[in-house]
Amino acid sequence: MKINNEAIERLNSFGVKPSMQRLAVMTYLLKHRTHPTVEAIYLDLCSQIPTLSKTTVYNTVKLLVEQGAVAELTIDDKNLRYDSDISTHAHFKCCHCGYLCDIPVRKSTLLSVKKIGGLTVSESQLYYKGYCEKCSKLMEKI
Amino acid sequence: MKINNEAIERLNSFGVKPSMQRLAVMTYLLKHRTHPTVEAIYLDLCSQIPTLSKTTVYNTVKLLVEQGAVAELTIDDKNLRYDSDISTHAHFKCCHCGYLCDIPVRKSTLLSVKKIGGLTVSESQLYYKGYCEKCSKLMEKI
DNA sequence: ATTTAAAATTGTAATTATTACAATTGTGTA
DNA sequence: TACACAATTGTAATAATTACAATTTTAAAT
Repeated sequence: MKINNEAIERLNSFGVKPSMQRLAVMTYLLKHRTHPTVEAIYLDLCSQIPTLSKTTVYNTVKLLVEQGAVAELTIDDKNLRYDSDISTHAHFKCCHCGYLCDIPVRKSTLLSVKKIGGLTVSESQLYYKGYCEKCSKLMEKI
Repeated sequence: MKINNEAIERLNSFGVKPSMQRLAVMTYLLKHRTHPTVEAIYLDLCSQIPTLSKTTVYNTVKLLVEQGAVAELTIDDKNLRYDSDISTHAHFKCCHCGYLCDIPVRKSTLLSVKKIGGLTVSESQLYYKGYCEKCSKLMEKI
C-alpha cells in the first residue's frame, strides 16, 4: 500500500504531525472503509511495517480521533471501530453476523455542532441495529 | 427497595420468567434512570441480596435486552449501560466528566422498526457527545 | 410429601480490549 | 555533532465480559 496524498492532506488539515506509522494508519483507513478495529488495522499493516507495535496503532487512532481526523464508532460492544468518513452518515450493524455498513442520512438529522440546553454537542452518532438481508432470510427459515 | 408492580408487569409483558434477582434488577432499572453499568447495579443490589453474583446481573441484563424489556447503550466505550426507558429518546455523554443524560427526540427521527434496503432495523440509537454545561465553562477558562 | 428434571444462580477462571509506563529509537535544530 | 523532544515499541497491568462447572432453587409428577 502506497501512502496517498489524501492521507498527508488529512493529517495536515487536522494538525497531526505526519510520521511513517501515522500515514500508514491514515492511508489504511482512507482505503478500507470497513470500520476496522485496532486489531484489524494492526494485522494488515504488520506486513508493511514489520516493527509496528499495536500500542502505536492505539496511540495513533486516539490522536486522529482527538484531532477530528477520523470518527470513532461505539456501535459494537466488543471493540471500538474507526471510520475515515467524517461526513454525515449513520451506521447499521447486524446483531447476528456482525456485518457493519454505512447508511445515508439527511444532514438535518445529524447536525455536527449544536447546543441542546446548556450542552455543547460536538458529535452525533446514529446507530441502527437489526438483521442484514442474509440473516433476515435465515431467521425466517428457522 | 421494594419490588414494584411495574417490574413484574415489565417482565411478564416481555416474556421474562420472574425471579428474586430478575425482579430486583428490573426494579432497580425502573427506579434509577441513570443508565447504570452492571457494576453499579451489582454494588447497589448487594446490600439487598447479599448472595447476589455479578454473573447473575450480567445474565439478567442480557436476558432483559434480548427480550426487549430494557435498552442497552453503547455510548460509553468502557462499559455497557442499561436503560429501562424503552421509549424514543436520544442520549448525551460529556466526554470530559462522563455525565450521561436523556435527550428528547421526535419519534420520526428514531423509528423503532423499519426496513432500509434489505436491512431489517429493530433498534436505533442516537448518541450525542460533547461537553456538559459545567465542563463547557471549565474549558472556556483554560 | 417425595422424587425428579429443568432452570436459575453462583463462584471461579479465562478471555480480551485497552491503557500505563519505562525504555528505546528517531527527528529536527543549534 | 550534540542535544532536546517527540514518537515508537514492548511488556505488564487493568478491567469488562464471558465460559463453565457446581450448587441451589423451582415446578411438576408420582
